[in-house]
Amino acid sequence: MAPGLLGRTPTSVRVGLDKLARPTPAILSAGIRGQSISELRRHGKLLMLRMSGGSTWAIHLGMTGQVILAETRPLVKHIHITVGFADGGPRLYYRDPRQFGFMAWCADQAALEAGPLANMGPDALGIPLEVFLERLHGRSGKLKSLLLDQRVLAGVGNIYADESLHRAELHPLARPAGLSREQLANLHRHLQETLAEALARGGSTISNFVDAHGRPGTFQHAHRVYQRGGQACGVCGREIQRIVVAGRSTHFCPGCQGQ
DNA sequence: GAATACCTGAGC
DNA sequence: GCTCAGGTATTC
Repeated sequence: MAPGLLGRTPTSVRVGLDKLARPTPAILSAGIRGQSISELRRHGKLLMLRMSGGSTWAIHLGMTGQVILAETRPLVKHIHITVGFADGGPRLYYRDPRQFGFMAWCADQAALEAGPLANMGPDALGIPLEVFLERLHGRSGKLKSLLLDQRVLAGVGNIYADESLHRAELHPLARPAGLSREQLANLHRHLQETLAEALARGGSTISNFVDAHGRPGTFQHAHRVYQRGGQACGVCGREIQRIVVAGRSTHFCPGCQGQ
């Protein structure tokens, strides 16, 4: 997104679905208009566009959110927010069929930290081993739940939680207290490798996902367990199981991951 | 910490 | 017409 947005100044904001704009469509619109985008950042699943006036335009894609930069309105359903720019160039179209994402305007760092970033743990990508261990230390929850909890660490969703647990040969229901430092360090290493590989391959396209250029990812071909319940594990041949943990589908191999 | 709600589309 | 998909807030 950065090449298409840096240095540009929003001049018009049209919100078609009020609940996606925070705190309100009027405040979002007034906040970002007239400021140029000076920097793009990411923390966990939150995108942050730093504006020249010091405020932040935060974007969370939820599950099916998509930012489209185009000269004309794409011929697709579910475009809920349109942003036009001073240069008259490509407009930003925010599309989100399931409406789980949002855009927020935060006046300053304090508002950002009290709002979209509130309670968010350190970013999962590149988190130092010692910080990772410290975040899990003393937690009583199941590994799967902890990996999904953005307060523990930010950026891991259902796919990468399952995939990294399989690579680390750890059962999703295992708890940190029952594991050695070595096992947790192994999880840290495999989480890093899984996220890095997925990024290198443009992410995982199960149904909707495309990147900022509209291109699908290819990491879904490397998935070992995610949505492979009933199939044979490619490593040991045992049948991959599907259970529900923290209200989410959880896939694991009883051979590689124990029990 | 578990259950539920939000939301639409794909698949059956 | 039903089930499942999931990021997050809320509720108990």
